[in-house]
Amino acid sequence: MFRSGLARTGPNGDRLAPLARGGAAVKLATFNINGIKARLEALPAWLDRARPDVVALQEIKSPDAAFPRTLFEDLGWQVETHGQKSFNGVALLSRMPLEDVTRGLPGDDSDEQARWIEATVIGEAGAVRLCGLYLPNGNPVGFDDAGQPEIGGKYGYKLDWMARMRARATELLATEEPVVLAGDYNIIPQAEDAARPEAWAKDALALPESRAAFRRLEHMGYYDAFRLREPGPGHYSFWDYQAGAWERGNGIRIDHLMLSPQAADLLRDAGIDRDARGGEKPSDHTPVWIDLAA
DNA sequence: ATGGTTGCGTAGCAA
Repeated sequence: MFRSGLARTGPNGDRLAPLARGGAAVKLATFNINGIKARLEALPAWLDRARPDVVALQEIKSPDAAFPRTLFEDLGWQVETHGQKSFNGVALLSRMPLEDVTRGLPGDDSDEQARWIEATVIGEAGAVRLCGLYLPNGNPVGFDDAGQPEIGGKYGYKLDWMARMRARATELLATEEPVVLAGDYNIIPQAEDAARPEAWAKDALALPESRAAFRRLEHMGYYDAFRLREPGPGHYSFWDYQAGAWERGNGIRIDHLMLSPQAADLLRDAGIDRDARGGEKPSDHTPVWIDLAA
């Protein structure tokens, strides 16, 4: 694949499309910041260090009116929020023009949780439809006498939400434009995406029904960008604040950028910004990023 | 097995 950092082949071994003008790549990232108020130092510091062009944020835990919009606008970012008081909330920060911004995941008008935002990123050599998502956690899960998860409550909401996401992902695939689905999926796709997979066996993040819903996205043609770059184990994007998970290396990979075939053809590189978890007053997640020719 | 921590908002839930 891209191990050398020099090979330019896509998922099917095809040569990739030409680079954007001047050889520049567009860096898109996803970052669950776990509260914008708590990250007013760490987030700008990471933006300055990592220099992404567009960032999908999750868990801003803020209504739109309380988001520190001007702080980021003064730093040169276009700010689009879809917030909610205390919980959830997603946003997009962009140095490139964003157009056709929409808020909320279609399919259930009664759903008041702020977990989905879309925009078209206007690049020099083309546009990308970017979806920023915060997929429901789904815990706690109840189990019946046969040991099967009870599909109701929070876990039912997670699976229903994933069915709605699949419907929207299907619509976007039909456009045949580059699409990036970036966010906190609250899904550990495979055993090698956890340091202690056995500890997650009955958790909503790793149950077979959760993984099957994630695989459906792959089977319809969305590629896990990080896995195109790095197939091996030991790469995580979340370490719990509790029980010294970070110090013990007890992480999981749950933040993902899924690429439509047209977006996968533009992929140059992908990675996890592990260092962000070790700084001063960090989020419990760390950013995941891709470089696209776009 | 249990408890361990952080954020929001100022109690107790969510993760």
